[in-house]
Amino acid sequence: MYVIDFTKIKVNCENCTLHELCLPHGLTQPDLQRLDSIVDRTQPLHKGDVLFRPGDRFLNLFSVRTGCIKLTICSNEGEEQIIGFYLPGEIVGLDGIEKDIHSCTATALDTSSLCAIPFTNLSSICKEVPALNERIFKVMGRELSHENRLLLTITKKHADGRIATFLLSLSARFSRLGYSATEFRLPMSRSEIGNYLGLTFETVSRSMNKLQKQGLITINHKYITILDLEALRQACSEPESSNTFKKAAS
Amino acid sequence: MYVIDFTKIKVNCENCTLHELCLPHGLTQPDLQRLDSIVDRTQPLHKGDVLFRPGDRFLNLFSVRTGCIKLTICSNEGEEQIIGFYLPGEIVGLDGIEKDIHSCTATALDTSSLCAIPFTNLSSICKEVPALNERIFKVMGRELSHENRLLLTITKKHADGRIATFLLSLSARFSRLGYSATEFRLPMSRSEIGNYLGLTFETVSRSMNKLQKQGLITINHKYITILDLEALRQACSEPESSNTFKKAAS
DNA sequence: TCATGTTATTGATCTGGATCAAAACTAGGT
DNA sequence: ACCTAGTTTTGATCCAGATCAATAACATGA
Repeated sequence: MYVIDFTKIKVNCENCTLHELCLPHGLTQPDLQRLDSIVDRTQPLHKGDVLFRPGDRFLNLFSVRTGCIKLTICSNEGEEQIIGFYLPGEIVGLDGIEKDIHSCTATALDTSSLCAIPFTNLSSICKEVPALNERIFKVMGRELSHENRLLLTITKKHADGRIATFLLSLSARFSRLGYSATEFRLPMSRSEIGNYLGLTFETVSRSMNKLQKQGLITINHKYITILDLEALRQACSEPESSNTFKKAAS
Repeated sequence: MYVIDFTKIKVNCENCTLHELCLPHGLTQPDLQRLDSIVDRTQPLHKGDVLFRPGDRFLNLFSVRTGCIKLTICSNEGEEQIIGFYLPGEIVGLDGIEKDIHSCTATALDTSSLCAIPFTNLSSICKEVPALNERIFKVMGRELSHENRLLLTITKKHADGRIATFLLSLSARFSRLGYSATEFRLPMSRSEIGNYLGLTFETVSRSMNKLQKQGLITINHKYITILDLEALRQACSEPESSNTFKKAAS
């Protein structure tokens, strides 16, 4: 048994394996060091720990270093909707920019370590480092288009297509991180997947099993193996398991 | 018969009736004049005219002065999803920030006039006017939380609740513009409302008629009168037209 | 090791809204 | 005023996924 010392995994942005995915992307070395000087490597969160909740003052942007964070909004009636899952290199906390107060809840799905970037300091650096300012714009832009695609997925695709789309999105992101694109562990429960995609957990379970029966994936609890990436891509857009034959004009 | 000269309606940001809702919000007078100097009051668009489409270079942010603009994304399969409807004072074009190329289509729903704000110029002013830079962050933040709420509405509410939520959102926005909160004209078709809310136009029609029968609104073609704002607010969250009585323990 | 709570699978049934269909209405153009 | 194309309403039917229900598998800790 061994203990990972998270405070040592990343000592600065420059030699961080994630820096090309994270905020530093595209910065010159001196700019990068300025950014680095304000970054605070926080204590790791454990599964279920809350990073911020609605009403909390917006103090930091957080960059995920390890683990996975889910972001949720809550309706007036107390229903929760998961807005996104954040993997290493991705930025959480943008929901606080609008009103200087967070409107979402961020919760760790696994043991997760983060870099906290105090926003006031970040803003002052931005005034002198246009590239960083622009980088934040791009990150927000990416967040917007992520939500656009999610909306499209939810309103236009059936259960199987939503699941396939979701798995492919994870695959691409794991792959960018240097992990396998075809074998990975789902950091979230069936019920969280369902909430995110506008389905019940029973439907998630059934759709995943259906993809397995079709030979596109293998499911082993939280572990997924994608057997046929191309077929999975097609499954994203298929109208429905088309056993709807149309007779040729007789 | 008379012709409105749109080039004269607004000569500068300072005396524009929308300036408190639009980008200038919170700027001091000299800053406002700098912004004003780059704003280009474009020719009005007519119904159906396209402002930009996917693949177009991202050159401008647009602020709606009159009329209404719809923003849509298109899936690989060619299905369209409406992301938002933009009324006067609201900003269109943020979808281009991520990749310097637009990912959405912006289309006029009515005769609409806009202010075009060249983004390169805007960026350079931002370097010297932190308040403006911050303002753009806030506008993007607002856009993000708008999509969050839309997602929540679509995944957690039934048809009637979605329609009620939609009408109330329009009501609030018209009211902010100084128009009536209870009587307004819908700038979009039933089928566009349905697309936006993840419903078919038949369901939109039925749900609206249901709200009318319940005495919450009056429908006259595109003209809506809200008869009971409070009841409409409740309709947003109701589980469903609850004729589900529960017996008291007998 | 077993008890306990959580999460996942699987089956049976129900239903809100989609789909199909047709009529009624509206608006633009000639 | 009429024609034509698009939009909205209304009705009848159908189905994907929700809901209800029960079991199975797993993780955690005593």
